Amino acid sequence: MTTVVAGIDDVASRAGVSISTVSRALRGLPGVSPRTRERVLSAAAALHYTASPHAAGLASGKTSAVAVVMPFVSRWFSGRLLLGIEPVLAASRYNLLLSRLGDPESRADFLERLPLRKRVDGVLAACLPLANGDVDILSEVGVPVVVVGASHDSVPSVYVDDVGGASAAVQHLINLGHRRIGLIGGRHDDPITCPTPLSRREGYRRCLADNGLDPDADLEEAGDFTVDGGGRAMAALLSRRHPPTAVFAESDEMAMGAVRAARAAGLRIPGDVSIVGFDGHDLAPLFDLTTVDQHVSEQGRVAATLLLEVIETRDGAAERAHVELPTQLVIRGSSARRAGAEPAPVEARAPARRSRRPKALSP
Amino acid sequence: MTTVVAGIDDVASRAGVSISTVSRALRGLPGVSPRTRERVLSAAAALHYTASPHAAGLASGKTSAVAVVMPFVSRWFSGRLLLGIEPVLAASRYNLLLSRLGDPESRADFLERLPLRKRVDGVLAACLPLANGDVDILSEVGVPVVVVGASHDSVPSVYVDDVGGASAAVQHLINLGHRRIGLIGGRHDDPITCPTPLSRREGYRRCLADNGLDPDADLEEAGDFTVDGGGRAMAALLSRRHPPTAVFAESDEMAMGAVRAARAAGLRIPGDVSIVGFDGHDLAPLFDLTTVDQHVSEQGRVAATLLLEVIETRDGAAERAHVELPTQLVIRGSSARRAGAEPAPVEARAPARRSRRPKALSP
DNA sequence: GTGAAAGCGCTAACAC
DNA sequence: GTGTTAGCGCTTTCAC
Repeated sequence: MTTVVAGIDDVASRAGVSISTVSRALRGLPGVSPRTRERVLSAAAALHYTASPHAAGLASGKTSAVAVVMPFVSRWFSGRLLLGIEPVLAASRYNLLLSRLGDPESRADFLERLPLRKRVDGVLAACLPLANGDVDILSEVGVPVVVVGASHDSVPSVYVDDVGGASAAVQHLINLGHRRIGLIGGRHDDPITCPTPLSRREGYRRCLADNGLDPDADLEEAGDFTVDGGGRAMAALLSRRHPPTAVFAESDEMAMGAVRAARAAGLRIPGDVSIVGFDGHDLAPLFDLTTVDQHVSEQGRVAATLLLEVIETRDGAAERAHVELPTQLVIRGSSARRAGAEPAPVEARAPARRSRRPKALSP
Repeated sequence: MTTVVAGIDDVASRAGVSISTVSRALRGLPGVSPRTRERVLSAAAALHYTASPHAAGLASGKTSAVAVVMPFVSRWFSGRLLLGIEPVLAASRYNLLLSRLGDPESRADFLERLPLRKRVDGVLAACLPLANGDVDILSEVGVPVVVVGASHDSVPSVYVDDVGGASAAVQHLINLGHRRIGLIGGRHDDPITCPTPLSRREGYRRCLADNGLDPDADLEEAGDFTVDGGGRAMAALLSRRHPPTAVFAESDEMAMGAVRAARAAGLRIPGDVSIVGFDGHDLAPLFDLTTVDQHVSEQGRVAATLLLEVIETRDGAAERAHVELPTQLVIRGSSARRAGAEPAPVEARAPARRSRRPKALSP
C-alpha cells in the first residue's frame, strides 16, 4: 500500500538525462531543448513524480506555502476569508497553512517560538490585534506579512472603512427619523479581538455627533460578537427606561440575536424597532436584515493577491500598500421609518434578494 | 527588517556544544545532561531559534504536517470540522495544510499530481466522494488517510449514521401524526458531493416504508444544500396538489430556506407545516428549528485524533478503525403535531436553548 | 543544451 | 554524555 514514491533520479534515468535537466525541464526553466523537455515531462507524468517541497525548499529557500493566521477558524468571517484566499493561493500553487491564534497564551507562544519561520514564504494575518511590538516580532519571522481586516502602519494591509461603514448604517437610521439609536458592540477589554469594534463604535458615535445627537452611554451594550450575546444586549437595551427605536449591531450575528430578542419581547421589526447589522452575512437575507456588507471574501482575495505580489516581486510599492475596500449598505426590511417621524427623502432599497453576490462566490 | 534567522549552529556555538547535542536537547531526546540541556534551551530561546521543518523533514522523513482536504472551505460544515481538528493538531505540534477539492478538475489534478505527497504525514479527507480507484490513488501518496464525514471500506473513517439520523427525524414527524412528509435533499447527479445525501434519503424512505407509508417521488425535491435551494424546493413542494404537512430537509441551511419559503407562502410553522433539518447548525436555534445534530466538530476532533494515532503508532487497529458517532434529534418549535391528528405519547423537547453545546465549543 | 558537484539545515548513525 | 560524519532530495552554480 505504501507505494515507494518516485524521486528525481528515477525520472532522470527514465528520461535518460541528468537530474539537473529534470529539475530545469520540470520548472520550465530555459536551456532545455523541446525534445528533452518533452521526454522529461512524460517520464515525470508516468511516475506521478512531484518534487519534494521540503527538499526544494531547503535548496532554493522558497517553500511555496503561506500561513493564514486567524483568531478563530469556525466563524462565518473565517470561512468567507478563506473563500477569497484559497483560490488565489491554489492558482499560484502555494500551499495554505492554517493557524489559529485565539487565546493570549497561544498568541504569546506563537510570537515566542515563531513556528512558521522557515516554513512559509509569507504570512496573512487576519483580524489579529497587532500591537507595535508584535509586528516587530512578526517581522522577525523574516517573511513578508500582510494584514487583512485591520489597518496597520508598518505592514501592508487590506481592510474596510469600519468607521465609515458604521457611520453609513447609523446615518441610514437617522435618515429614517430615528433619534434614539442603540449600539450592540464588542467587548473592548478583550485583548485578542481586532480593533474592528472600536472603529465601528467610533463610526456610530461620530455619526450621532455629526447629526447633533448626543452619544448616550446608556444606549451602548456589549454583545461579544455572538448571536446570544447580541440577544442579551438587545434585551438589556429594551429594558431601559427610554429604549432605543433603532439599533445598530456591529456584526450580523449579533443583529440576528437582536432580532430574535426583540421578537421574543413582543416587538415587531421594523414596526417597533429597526435593526441594522454589519457584515453581509449569507444568512442576513433570511432575517431580511439591513446590513453593511464588507465583502469579506473580496478582502481575502485582495489580501492574498497582495501577499503573493510582495513575496514574488519584493516590490517596495506592494510592501507599503494599504488597500481600503468599500463597504456597501444593503437595505432590507429590518429598518424602516420611525413610527411618528416626519417623512423624508426616499433611499434606494436593495434590489432582488439574491442579486447581492454572484453565484460563484457563495458555496 | 528581514532579520537573519538563527540556525542550529548558532545555537550550538552560543551554548558551547555541538549541533547534535542541540538537536537532541531541543527535541527532548535522552542522553543529554540536565546542565547541558538547560544551556541549550536558553541559547535557543535567546536566539528565537526554531528548527527548519524543511531540513528536519528531509532528514527525518517526518513533516509534522497533515493535510485537510475538503470540497469547500467556507461552508458552516467546514468551519465546524476545522474547529474540532485544529486544536488536536496544534496540541501535537502538527501544521494544518488546507486544500480545497471542489470541482472535478481540481480533484483530478490533485489525484494526478498528488501535490501533498512528501509534504505531509497524513491526510484528512472530509466529505470527499472517494471512488475505489480514487482511494487507491490517494493511498499512493504514501501517507495514512483518514476519511471524515463518510464511511469507506478500505480507509479508517469517522462518520455519523446518516441513515439512522434521517430516519429518526422522519419517525419524529410520523409520531406527530404526519403522513405526507416531504424531503428536501441534495442533487444526486453532482459528482463531487459526498454520499451523505443518498444516505439521508435512504433513511427517509426506509422510515416511511417501516411505518407502512409509501415513499412518493412527488414529495421529494432537490435543494442542493443551500438556503436558496431549500427555499425553492419548499416552494415546489408547497405547490403540489397534495402538499406535505411536514418536511424533512437534509441540511439545516436548506431547512432555513424552507422555513422562509413557507412563511412567504403565508404558512405558519409548525401550525401549517412542520420542518425538521439535519446538522445542528449554530443558527438553528434562531429559527427554532428541530434538527438532527451530527456534532460536526466532534467528528473533526475524533478524526484528527485517529489520524495522529495512525501516523504515530502505525497501529494496525487504528488503521482499520471505523468510528460511528451518534446523532441526536434536537426537538424545537418547528415541528408539532399535525393539525387534526389524534394525540400521541409525548416526546421530550430540547431543554433551554443554549444547553446544546458547551460554551467552549462554539466560537 | 547538458552534466557534475556543492550545498541547503537539519537528523541519525556511529564513534569517542 | 557528547562530537563527527554521512546523508535526506532537491536547486544551483559552474564546467563542458
